Amino acid sequence: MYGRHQWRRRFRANACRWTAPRESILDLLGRTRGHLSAKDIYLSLQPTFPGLGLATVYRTLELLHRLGIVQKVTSSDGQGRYQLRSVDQQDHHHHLICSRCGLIVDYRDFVREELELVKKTEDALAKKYNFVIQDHSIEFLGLCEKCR
Amino acid sequence: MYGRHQWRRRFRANACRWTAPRESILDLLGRTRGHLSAKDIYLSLQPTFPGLGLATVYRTLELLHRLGIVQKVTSSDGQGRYQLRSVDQQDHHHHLICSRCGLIVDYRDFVREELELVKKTEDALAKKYNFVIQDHSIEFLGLCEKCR
DNA sequence: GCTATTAATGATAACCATTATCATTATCAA
DNA sequence: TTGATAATGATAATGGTTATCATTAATAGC
Ligand SMILES: [Mn+2]
Ligand SMILES: [Mn+2]
Ligand SMILES: [Zn+2]
Ligand SMILES: [Zn+2]
Repeated sequence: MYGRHQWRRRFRANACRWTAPRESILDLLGRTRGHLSAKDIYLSLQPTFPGLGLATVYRTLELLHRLGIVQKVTSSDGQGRYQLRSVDQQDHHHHLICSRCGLIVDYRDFVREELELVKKTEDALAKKYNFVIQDHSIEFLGLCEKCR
Repeated sequence: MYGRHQWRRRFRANACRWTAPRESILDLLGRTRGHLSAKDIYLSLQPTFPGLGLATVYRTLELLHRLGIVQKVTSSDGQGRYQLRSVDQQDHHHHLICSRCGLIVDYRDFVREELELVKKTEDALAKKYNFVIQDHSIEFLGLCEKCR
């Protein structure tokens, strides 16, 4: 992944300051596989960073999302969950979500085919509807093993 | 679309009663093109159905969603928005969403190709991850004409 | 290294969509 | 017609997110 220096440079380039809360949140996201809510992050960092405020977690996540560093998924319970976007394209993935318990599974099967179609669709839609397309979301909803 | 009799039969089949609030909400959804929030519906029906409660709107929308009659989109502001699912398959569509103003555009271009891939992916994912897949969501996020 | 500027923070209150509660009403099978 | 109970409406409660504001800390310029 990225190191402190690279993050710092990236923040600098966007006129954003490199601060302790931002570093610790990025660090946590970097060593977590799943999708974390603001509260997850707040609670996880409590022991090592007792002073951290929940509002700062929200602000940081919104910033990271705006910079495209983090991917946001609105989980079925309406809660936002965040995951660091991998640097390499190969890691691009889509989601399989359990509508009962909210489990989010990252899948990478067929993503290549999906992305080909996405690219084609994106171009056509941008032209037809006069949109600047920034991102896409492909999700399958269902019941996981435990919930069915 | 459906008529009262058919809705009534469908409700009956699911052990649900056919009531005035449900009829009026279905009626409104039936003659609306866009994606309505609970409050939109509540306010729209206020003149012709002053007694209607907001909680009932939520309950009805959840029921309609559970029965697959209505499609739910979680808009960028975190608010749920609902649209009647068309009876004929031909009308199946996906969404183009403005991340600034929340505009939702239904698009039907490429949906056939998308659905072919969706079907293939669905089968493989169901097997691999042991999911029962109920639905899918394909969205493109960007900036609309006005917001860019 | 200082210092001034001002972005960022943390505590807290406010917001607001959604859900829970509960007494009352209306549906519908028998 | 009637009894069982699903559904409703008013309202309170919930809970995630955002706004406010005084304080702190990061950065650029000297
Ligand atoms: Mn993911
Ligand atoms: Mn739609
Ligand atoms: Zn589950
Ligand atoms: Zn817009």
